[in-house]
Amino acid sequence: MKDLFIYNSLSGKKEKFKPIKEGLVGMYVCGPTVYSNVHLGNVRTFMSFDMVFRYLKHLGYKVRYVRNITDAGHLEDDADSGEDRIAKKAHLEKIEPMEVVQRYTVDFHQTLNNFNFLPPSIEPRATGHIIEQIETIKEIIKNGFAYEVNGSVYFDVIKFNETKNYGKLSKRKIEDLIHNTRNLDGQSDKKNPQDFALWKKAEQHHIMRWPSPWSNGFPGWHLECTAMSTKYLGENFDIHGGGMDLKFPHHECEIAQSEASHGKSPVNVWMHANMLTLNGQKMAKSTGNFILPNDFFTGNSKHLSKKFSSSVVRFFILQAHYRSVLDFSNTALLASEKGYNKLMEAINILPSLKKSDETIGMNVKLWIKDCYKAMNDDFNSPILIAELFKLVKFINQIKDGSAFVSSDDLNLINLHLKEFVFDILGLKNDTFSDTKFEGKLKETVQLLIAMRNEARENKDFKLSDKIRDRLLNIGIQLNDGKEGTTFTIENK
RNA sequence: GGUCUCGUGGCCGAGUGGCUAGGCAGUGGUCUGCAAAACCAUCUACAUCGGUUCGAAUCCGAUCGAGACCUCCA
Repeated sequence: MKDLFIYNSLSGKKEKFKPIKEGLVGMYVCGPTVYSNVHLGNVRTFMSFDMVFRYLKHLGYKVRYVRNITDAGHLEDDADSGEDRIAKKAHLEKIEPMEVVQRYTVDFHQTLNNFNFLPPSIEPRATGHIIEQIETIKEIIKNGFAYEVNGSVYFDVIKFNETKNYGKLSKRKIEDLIHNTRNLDGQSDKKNPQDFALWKKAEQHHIMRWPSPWSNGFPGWHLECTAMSTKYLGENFDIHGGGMDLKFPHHECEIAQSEASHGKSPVNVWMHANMLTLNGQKMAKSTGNFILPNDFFTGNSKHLSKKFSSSVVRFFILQAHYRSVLDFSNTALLASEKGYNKLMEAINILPSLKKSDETIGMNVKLWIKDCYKAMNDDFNSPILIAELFKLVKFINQIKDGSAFVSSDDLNLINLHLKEFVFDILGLKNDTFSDTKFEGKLKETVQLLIAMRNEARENKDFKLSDKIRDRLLNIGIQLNDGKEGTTFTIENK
């Protein structure tokens, strides 16, 4: 088996992956802020890391995958005047902040479940780790990289940069940052605009608040990830992932917080998933340019012509590399749906394939190697899918009698195809064909097929076509082949 | 304005100094009573202009265009 290479945002290169402890992988991914429904762009990021998690497990690693839930609320706008987003939403809907958090946490889990995500090993919540966050702040203050003003604590970026490197992840120079930071009108407690809050004193209206040595308040929004990743994965762990838009300042600040509190660079490999765009623009709740997962299941959206299954959407997303921008469109999704159906149909007919003495038409062992090669090259799922379609072609050729497969090779295909499609890509088979369908429906359709064939023999094509077309309308497609007629049932 | 990324055929999307990506759509054929499905064959390509090189879509420079970040965002 070849080595796994992962693109590391820190170095800007693909690096051979070597876990800190052999056989074990610690991976942290920034989860959602649960103040509204996750949109498809959010889903894409988490799906990328779901695939990473699946593949690492497949390779035999024991993975501790930590993905947090941000339920403490971030600030709405500029650090000193903002209202907590969760509190703001609660105010609008006249419900408790934790009620908002609960509602959207449940929605988040249901959505990911729909898309066949594996649950992370640990899903810690920010509000459950206030003590750890306070302890981290104490460490940073003790080491001289933070200061307290009016009950709030800020990270001293300039001071930090004197001995460490602030900006090494996002490749920013602190001089440029100083130069380009807007001057805030409001009265700020910060020494410098680049400084960020570790602890904020709560204003009167702020409902979410906890006691601390500095004030009744709440933690700064970069802090929870540092506190929780350190708690569950240690001061130095293997992989940290998140959306590209979190690279700066969020991840940059995480590095600074870790280095300021315990002196170590927290993460070996930083991975960033790219944006999903709609109309060429990043999906974002704030601009209204987004599509919700639920829209696919109802089909009720100006962006969609019909319903789509979650597997089709998953397939669509994985057809692009996680580090590329992917533009969403109905046309692209329709194309993916056809491709997905073709792939599943090939899997469905696998059990009915005829075995031969030898394999002609494909080098199965080489194919398996190529599939791993694709995934080992920075989780290149589009290439893996391209390889899968080469196999699909081979399977169809066997069915048509223009290619042949040995019993051993067919076993290999069976094993590996299913591993790649279901275990690694995490797709589900939403299609139904007669080979996987049993029971009364199958018998009924077979009866209709027999009646149609009778009509055809009697040259009653009006009746035979009526049966065929009516079935197609219902979503059952008849496939006339050399060995007789089979059928496929469309999902939904 | 600053930093960074990207511009691939009708559409979506890989690749990256010489070797078919793949999917969808199109075209021709096989099969069929006709279709559909499936199979076979096949057409469209690397934003523009320069440079490096035996050779560039791939490296370098410029231009144009798009996006991300710089402020909460996956």
